[in-house]
Amino acid sequence: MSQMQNVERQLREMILGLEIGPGEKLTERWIEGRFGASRTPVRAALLRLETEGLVGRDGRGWTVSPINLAELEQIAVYREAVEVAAVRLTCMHAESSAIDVIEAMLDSCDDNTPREEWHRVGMDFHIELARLSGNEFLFRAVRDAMTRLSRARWLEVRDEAALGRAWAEHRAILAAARLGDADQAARLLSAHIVGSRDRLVTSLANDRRGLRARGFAVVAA
Amino acid sequence: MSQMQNVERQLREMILGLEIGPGEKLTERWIEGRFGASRTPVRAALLRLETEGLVGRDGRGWTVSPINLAELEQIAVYREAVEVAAVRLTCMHAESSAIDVIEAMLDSCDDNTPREEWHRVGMDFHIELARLSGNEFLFRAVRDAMTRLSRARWLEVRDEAALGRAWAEHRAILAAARLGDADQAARLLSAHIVGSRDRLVTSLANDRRGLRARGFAVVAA
DNA sequence: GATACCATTTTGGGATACCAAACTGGTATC
DNA sequence: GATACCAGTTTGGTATCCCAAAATGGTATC
Repeated sequence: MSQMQNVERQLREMILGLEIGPGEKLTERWIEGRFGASRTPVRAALLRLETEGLVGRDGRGWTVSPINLAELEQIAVYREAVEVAAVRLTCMHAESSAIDVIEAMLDSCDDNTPREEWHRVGMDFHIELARLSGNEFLFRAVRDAMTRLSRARWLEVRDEAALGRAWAEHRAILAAARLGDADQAARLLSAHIVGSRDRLVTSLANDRRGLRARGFAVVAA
Repeated sequence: MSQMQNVERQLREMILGLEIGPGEKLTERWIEGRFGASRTPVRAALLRLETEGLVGRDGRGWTVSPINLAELEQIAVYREAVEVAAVRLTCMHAESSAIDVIEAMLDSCDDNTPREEWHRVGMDFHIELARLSGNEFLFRAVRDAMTRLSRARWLEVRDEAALGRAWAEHRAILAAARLGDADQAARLLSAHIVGSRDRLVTSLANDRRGLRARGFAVVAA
């Protein structure tokens, strides 16, 4: 694998894993030293991550994008538009076996599964469902939106009950998709996204002080 | 302005203006010489344009993205999802004066207006309408989709009648938005996009031979 | 004439050198 | 003590150099 992809992947993981906090300044030279690459691949990686919204310009320099509550709400609206469109397409032509694969992903999580894995599967559910639409642009839109949301979801305080409810909603959406009931699937997915947004925003707004204390930049809505 | 932005802007204009044909190979060294910049800004520009879908990798090298009929159809579906969502938001809270600004854009085109300007205003109509939604992600999605479509629209054979029909549809959408009739605006916009796609795909499919003869790579649906 | 093969050139990926602008820390001044 | 100012350092932007891999083109072979 090329150095550029290497730096990009590792830096992305550090940002998404909150090993580098939202709002932190980045210097090309620090990244260079940290990953043992020269500035050429570092710059390429930063340019890529900028388009993903994970880093941004701060005057002349680079900054890990802060977590922005207003942005999270806007992403939820965007997600709703593209995911609902995608699931409608999926209902029209997806094969049951493809739905089974996604259902198996959900099944793979149980009481022993680490929280991080639940987090990942919860995102992949939406991404893979969008992939089944067969529309590359809807798929990418969902994938990119989930990437932008993923740090916030990491911070979210999720109780067991909320997690169970989310999984039940996921299964209900799959059931509707399996029957080809586009309206029902759209309705359920839409409600799921709105509910998910509400819980997320509430959780983060309540915990904003704590997050700031941990050194994370959190911008108000 | 920095060299990077300069190279990016000029190269984008050349690609969108078909001064460099779809499917043509690009070398970093050629761009370097063409714009009098060194490879660093050239590479940054290429990375950016890659995320816009205007250039792509061809093995190790770079290629101006060919015009892909299947992709155009997928973009239309994507556009429909995000533009309809945006216009619904716009109906909920946009001020009449903001609608007036867009209407004025439409008015600015008359019989003496060059074709290129009609083309640009036709795109800006959709972009500015999406901007009024206030949702940054829906806005960017529309803007990026229009960018990807713009080369194809340039090639499209548009008769006067079709252009007039499109403008009438634009005005009808604005009228609905002004009244805050979200359902009606959504319906009209959706029909407009579908009709626009049909005309575009038909036109390009019929003219594919001619386009290839002019040296443009056009990929079948 | 087609093809396999090799020398040469070209090209993108990476590393490094240089510069001007921005930042930093300390100092003199009021 | 606050502030204006200046030297030194850091940093991103750019240019340039090096390299291995890929493309190229000519040639020998069948």
